[in-house]
Amino acid sequence: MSVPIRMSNYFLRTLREDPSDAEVTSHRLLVRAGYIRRQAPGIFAWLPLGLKVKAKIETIIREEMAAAGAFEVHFPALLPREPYEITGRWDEYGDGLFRLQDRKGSDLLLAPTHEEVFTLMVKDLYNSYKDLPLSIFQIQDKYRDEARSRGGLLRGREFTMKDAYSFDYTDAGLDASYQAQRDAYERIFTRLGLEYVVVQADAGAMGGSKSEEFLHPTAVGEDTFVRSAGGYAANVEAFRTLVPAAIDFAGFPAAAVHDTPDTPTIQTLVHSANASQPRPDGRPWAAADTLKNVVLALVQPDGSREIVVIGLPGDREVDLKRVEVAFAPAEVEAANDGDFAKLAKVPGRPALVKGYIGPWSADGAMLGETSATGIRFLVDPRVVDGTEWITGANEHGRHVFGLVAGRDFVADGTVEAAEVRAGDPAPDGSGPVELARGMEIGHVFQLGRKYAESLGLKVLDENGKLVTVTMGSYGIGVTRALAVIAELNNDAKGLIWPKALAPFDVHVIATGRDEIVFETSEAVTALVEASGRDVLYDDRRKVSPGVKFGDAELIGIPTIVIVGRGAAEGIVELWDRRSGERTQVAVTELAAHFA
RNA sequence: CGGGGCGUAGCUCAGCUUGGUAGAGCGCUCGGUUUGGGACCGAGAGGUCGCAGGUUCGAAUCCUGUCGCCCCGACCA
Repeated sequence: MSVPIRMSNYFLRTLREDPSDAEVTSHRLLVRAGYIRRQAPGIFAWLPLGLKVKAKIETIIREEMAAAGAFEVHFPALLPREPYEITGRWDEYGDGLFRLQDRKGSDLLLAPTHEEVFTLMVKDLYNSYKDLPLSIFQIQDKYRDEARSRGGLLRGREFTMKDAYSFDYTDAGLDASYQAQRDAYERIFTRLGLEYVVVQADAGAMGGSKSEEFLHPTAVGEDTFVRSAGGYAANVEAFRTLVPAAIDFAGFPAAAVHDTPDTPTIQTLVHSANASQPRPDGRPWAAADTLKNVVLALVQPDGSREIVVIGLPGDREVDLKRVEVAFAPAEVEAANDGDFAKLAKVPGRPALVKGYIGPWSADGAMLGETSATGIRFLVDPRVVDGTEWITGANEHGRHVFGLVAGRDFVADGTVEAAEVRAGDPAPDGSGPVELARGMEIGHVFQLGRKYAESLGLKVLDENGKLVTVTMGSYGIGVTRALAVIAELNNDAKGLIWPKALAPFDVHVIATGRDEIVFETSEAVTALVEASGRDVLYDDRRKVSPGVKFGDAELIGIPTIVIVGRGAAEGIVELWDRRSGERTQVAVTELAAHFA
């Protein structure tokens, strides 16, 4: 049985005022209530109260990992360079990696994630398909030198993560291991009281095939995702445009070039078109009738720079995050004057006319790898064959009208570059999507054979043949989840923990100075402890009731017992932190309440 | 990396415009009075005003540089 903690000597100091460096609610309250203290930007120390909550979250995770058949291990945070050198991540992680050297000058790193060493450990110990499937996990601190940490625990440079890895030798096995982890995640987040949306995620630089994120919908979230009433959900970066059917353009009128002076922007172009070239059927031209050609520069990891033009409906902006994903690992920048100048100087290539760029000219194709310019030209998936566009004629002050895709120009391919908007149709036909903000609290990932291949993890299969193992990787941000839970469970007075996660089950407050109050409090504390609950007992003499009430509300233990003016009659008060409801209870009946 | 804000006591801040020997509230220590919503009285401890240089008889205050922190954006399995 545990021993009740007495506040008179507990390692705890609450702050009367909000810390000046905290703005996000969870950060503010966790610091103020004495759960954490900042050490450096994005790096926090854990005080007893904070550790207790963190441990409760970890216990839930451990129970569900065990239920999913995963075994717990523990790797160091400090690791040698070599495994990360082999997989290329020593370089790929760039500035995001904390690197250091030992006295001999050997390179080490503080692990941002542990795929490499888990893979090597399995390689070390296992050789046969009979050993698989295997799922192992750890709860360990991760280190990422974020360009900007924010929101206290929401994005730190040191944070606690549960990372699990699965090992199979067949694709079907990976599917099953992945599903087992995914199911465990659903149970974990449900037990944590965290609402979540499972969204399709971009596989990105991890190089895997299937990936889903668990996002908690919240305004403080950093991800934008879409969802439809019909059940589709995806991170905007993974959203795929519903491609409309091609249109039969036989009999469409020929494209025609018109003077459109002073129309470098879509807005001015639409205005000019309506004024001087009204549509035959009388409908006004809209931005969506124009094809906007955006010039971007792709910077490859080796530093080389390529110009690419993206054609998209004029009413859509380019979403830089989506473009980054589309062109990964290259970085994407808006083309600068230098890029344009270079284009103009290449002999034999017509210069693009800024503001009047288009895929077509009277002299032939202007965009595309087989065109006069040789510039790569990708279009939005909505630009299907038979769609008609107003777009730049590659002459200053002139645009071409009725330019038909598939007849007058052909792109090198399509690209998911355009912004996603509320009301866009979901790709699976489940209806229009809405946009929402979410915080990533979990990520499940089919890595495939990428790591096993580069690190040489193979086993002998039933036929005695060496096969490369296929892997999954599964993460939960433990400290981030704690912050999100705090973000969700509070009021103007302080934190309000769910019963399953509170640092203590019951907070006993002695108010008043009569000895009977303290005697009764001791008895109540013992009684509640005897029921198997942890008690935080505010036994401070000389501290006024107002301070104790305020601290209790700030700390946020769900059930508070006030021992005070009714003590002499054997009456105490039960105070529910969440509802604020207070009820008088005789001490003799208290045991029944905590049965 | 770009934009904005801020560095003065353990915490939250004032003082800076207009230079003149460092302030408040809370917290902390001691004594006393108080005890159901952040009490009161008295006595204390606690600060190289982020750092460096400059101007000046004199700098928290003015000037230059520098370091750091927070927020927004970029970035970020």
